[in-house]
Amino acid sequence: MDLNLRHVRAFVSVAQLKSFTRAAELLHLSQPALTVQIRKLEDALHCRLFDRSSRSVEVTRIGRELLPVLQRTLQDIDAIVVDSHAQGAGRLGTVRIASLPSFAASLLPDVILACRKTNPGLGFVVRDAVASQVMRLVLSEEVDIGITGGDVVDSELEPLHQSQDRLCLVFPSAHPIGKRRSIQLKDILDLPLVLTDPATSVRAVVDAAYLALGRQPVVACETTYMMTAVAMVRAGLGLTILPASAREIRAERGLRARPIDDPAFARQVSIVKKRNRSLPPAAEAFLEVCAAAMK
Amino acid sequence: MDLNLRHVRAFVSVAQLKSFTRAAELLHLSQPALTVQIRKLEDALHCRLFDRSSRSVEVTRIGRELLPVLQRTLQDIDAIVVDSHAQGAGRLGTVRIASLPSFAASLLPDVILACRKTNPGLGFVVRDAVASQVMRLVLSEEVDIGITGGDVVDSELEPLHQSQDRLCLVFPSAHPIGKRRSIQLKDILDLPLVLTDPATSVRAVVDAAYLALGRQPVVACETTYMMTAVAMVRAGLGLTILPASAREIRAERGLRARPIDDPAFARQVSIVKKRNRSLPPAAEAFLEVCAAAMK
DNA sequence: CGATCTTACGGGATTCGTAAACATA
DNA sequence: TATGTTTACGAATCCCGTAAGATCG
Repeated sequence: MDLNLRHVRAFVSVAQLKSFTRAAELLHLSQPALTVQIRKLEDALHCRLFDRSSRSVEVTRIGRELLPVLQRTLQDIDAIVVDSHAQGAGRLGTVRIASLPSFAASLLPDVILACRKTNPGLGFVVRDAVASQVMRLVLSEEVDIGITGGDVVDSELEPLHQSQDRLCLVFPSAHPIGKRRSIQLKDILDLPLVLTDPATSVRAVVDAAYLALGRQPVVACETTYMMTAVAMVRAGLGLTILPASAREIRAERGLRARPIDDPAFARQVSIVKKRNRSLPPAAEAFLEVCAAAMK
Repeated sequence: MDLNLRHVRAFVSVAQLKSFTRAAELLHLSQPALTVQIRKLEDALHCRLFDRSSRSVEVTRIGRELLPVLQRTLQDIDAIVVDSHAQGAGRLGTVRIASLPSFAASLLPDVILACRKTNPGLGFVVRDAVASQVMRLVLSEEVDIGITGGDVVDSELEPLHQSQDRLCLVFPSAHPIGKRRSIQLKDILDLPLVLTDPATSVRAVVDAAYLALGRQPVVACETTYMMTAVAMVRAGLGLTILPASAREIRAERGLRARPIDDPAFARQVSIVKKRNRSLPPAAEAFLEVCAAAMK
């Protein structure tokens, strides 16, 4: 015998229209049914809410005081429902993404732009961080989705999409290696390189490729971020190796980038979420666009 | 298939306890029933609210965002119910009273004090005004209840309680009429009187009593409020006639008051409400105390 | 295997609509 | 009398509890 939103809706309608008959039409209800609903509400509140006469219906003083607050409550509830529908359909909401800086700066802007075109209601939060941080952010649920390189080993992470990202050699435009039709590992075995630190997925790929030939890269300098490495290359410290997706970096003036002709020279890119956690529909929509862009 | 408060309560409980089983106990519900409720809510919102596994229940991000606002809504609703119960029982609320100034200043303070003793939650708003204003305030529903004198003729006003208020002759303590054992109309027929204006109920009674003897009162001065008339009496302009209930006025220094021994010398006091409007329980409680005090 | 959520189903309560009764201007 | 609310009652729906099924650690 407790309060029900149906009762509240009935009350608000009758109070506004001052008529059971008209309120019943508005609610697509028979008028006797409405009478019963109001009676139940009055019973639940232990309050008379209307003074009925055969000619008119007037709201009680208690009812008058209750009306605006109940009206507001209904509005809130209805707003929640509408909002939830939109969120459930992925038309509304924020997508929280953790991404390696290389993707955050290159691929992500285009994906987000495309996403906003199809789903204008979406908001995006991007946290750029190194792979370990990306995974941590996903596991702690500070983000919905993570974009990271290398293999995903944590059993608490579930890959949603994977793709290969070819690695390119980046060198000054005037460098003689630019004359080759095809660049292969053996061509750069002894050239000094500027590489990101060993914790990064690109560096892991490079080290592994060299190791397969029983060699180690000649590291002229080690940096944390790719942008720094690029600056070093332009300064003449050596060459570097970047993922193909890092378009922004490759567009640096005075530098050129060419893919290395070796299937080993690719890093795996994984989009992951926390296992056993459902992806918010907004993130789902993002994932779809993102996966398409990475092909 | 619309949203229901029962669903919301289920959601909040499960979200807080992170367990269907424990939430079901809390809600005095079987656990399968809870599952169904949550499912219906998710259907109604078109949103997944929980990520269930056989070992744990986690709130979805959408659910986490919904939780506080729905919790607040429930609190509001529950507060409304509690408040309504109290108002319906007359333990809470404000009583709006329109009263003739004579009652407002004499009887009303005691009644309100008594009322606050039995119903500490009640608040009181008193508007003191002449009879015509009292009736207007009742009809316009600016007050719940009106206390007025004379007969109530308006068919839109409904008398709730009526009592007689003996009229007293008020005279300076030294006045010779004070020596009489009983004061009757014939004793004052020719004495100059200070009377309130003809629109007041006391004046109507006085005029009618004189008219029954084919006489008219000798009006030394006419005032609107009783307090003014009393001041005039003390100044020696004449005697006046006041209702017995006006204790405050009778307590004036240097004056005495004695009832007039004539059944016609009483004014009728009516407590009225607007016809076809129910009395708020708070006003009902007040009425009870008030009627008892007026006996 | 054990704890937990989900599905299936019968019984009970609630709600609805139709029809008739009731009340008041 | 006419308009509008309330009561009565049968049908449909919803909700609950029990029991069996499914799932994951």
